[in-house]
Amino acid sequence: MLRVSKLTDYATVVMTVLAEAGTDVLSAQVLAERARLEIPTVSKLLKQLVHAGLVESFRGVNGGYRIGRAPTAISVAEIVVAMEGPIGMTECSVHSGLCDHENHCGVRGNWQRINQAIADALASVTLADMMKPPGPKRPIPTPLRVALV
Amino acid sequence: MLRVSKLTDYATVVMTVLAEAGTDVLSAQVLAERARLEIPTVSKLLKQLVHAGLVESFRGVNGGYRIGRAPTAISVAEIVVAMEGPIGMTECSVHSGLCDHENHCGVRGNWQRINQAIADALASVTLADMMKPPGPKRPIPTPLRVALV
DNA sequence: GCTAAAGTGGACCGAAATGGTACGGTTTTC
DNA sequence: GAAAACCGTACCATTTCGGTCCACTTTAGC
Ligand code: FES
Ligand code: FES
Repeated sequence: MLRVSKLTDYATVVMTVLAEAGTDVLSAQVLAERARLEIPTVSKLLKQLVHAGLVESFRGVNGGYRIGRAPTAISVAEIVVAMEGPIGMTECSVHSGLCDHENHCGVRGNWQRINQAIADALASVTLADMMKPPGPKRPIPTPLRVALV
Repeated sequence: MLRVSKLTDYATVVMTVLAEAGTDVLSAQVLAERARLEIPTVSKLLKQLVHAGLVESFRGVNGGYRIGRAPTAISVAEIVVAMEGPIGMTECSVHSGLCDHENHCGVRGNWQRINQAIADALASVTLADMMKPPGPKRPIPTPLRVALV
């Protein structure tokens, strides 16, 4: 269905909660409460976010998690990459040598272009944007097309 | 990894082969040969493409498949939708009522905006574009960002 | 009509990803 | 030293994905 995993979705939710807390350190527990998620789940995705450097962790009593950067400096693309690895729409296009048909495949290059465009789209939305309520719908300007073909 | 399935990738390959053949009717076998794929696989995805109306099928001896529309009138988005169903980046955002947290979830609306932007990106690339060799890389114009936030 | 070529629908299966959970270990504060 | 909290890893049930197969129907041509 061309989707990100549910974990990734949850990760954005948790990140917004963390962003709202500013520089406060929140434990996995209160994070779970505020995000309305299970603790083990939150815990799991937090680990990945820490690993990616988007979140800082503190151990011991009164430990917890704190956002690693300003919400305006974190893009949705980074969260997606942290959770799912590199963005690539097709198996083949991410690394060469995997697909037998690579040589006679006319579409590989074009998929790579599409990948890039989508990655850029994701990269252009910041965590701060995700915190705001969705604004009034504005039509997508068509210069995007120019970028792809 | 935020990707379309391999079947979808193959579908674009088969579609380009079909597009190159113009109005000729090609059997699943020759389609498989030209696309360098297995017959059952080609057969399977052809079924879905027929169902979606992107390809016409003819039964009986000398039957086969023919492209349903001009390559300029078929978008990558249509192929993706034919193979994987509606484009929705998050499970939650496609249909309401599935997710328990929907009420207190601040990011739902924003994900829907992102979905739309990506769908538009996919819709703006035609099958004809996929047939052409990837052109010189041009930078993606940033008006895209304006469309998202 | 009969037969062979070709598509149609559905079932099936093994492998992998997803999601959720659990547990033992380590770090830090009090 | 005890409790709070994170860390790593492993485990499991379920679903999805990629791929294959087969029994059936349709059509062209002899
Ligand atoms: S490179 Fe694998 S199908 Fe095109
Ligand atoms: S609606 Fe399901 S997590 Fe936001």
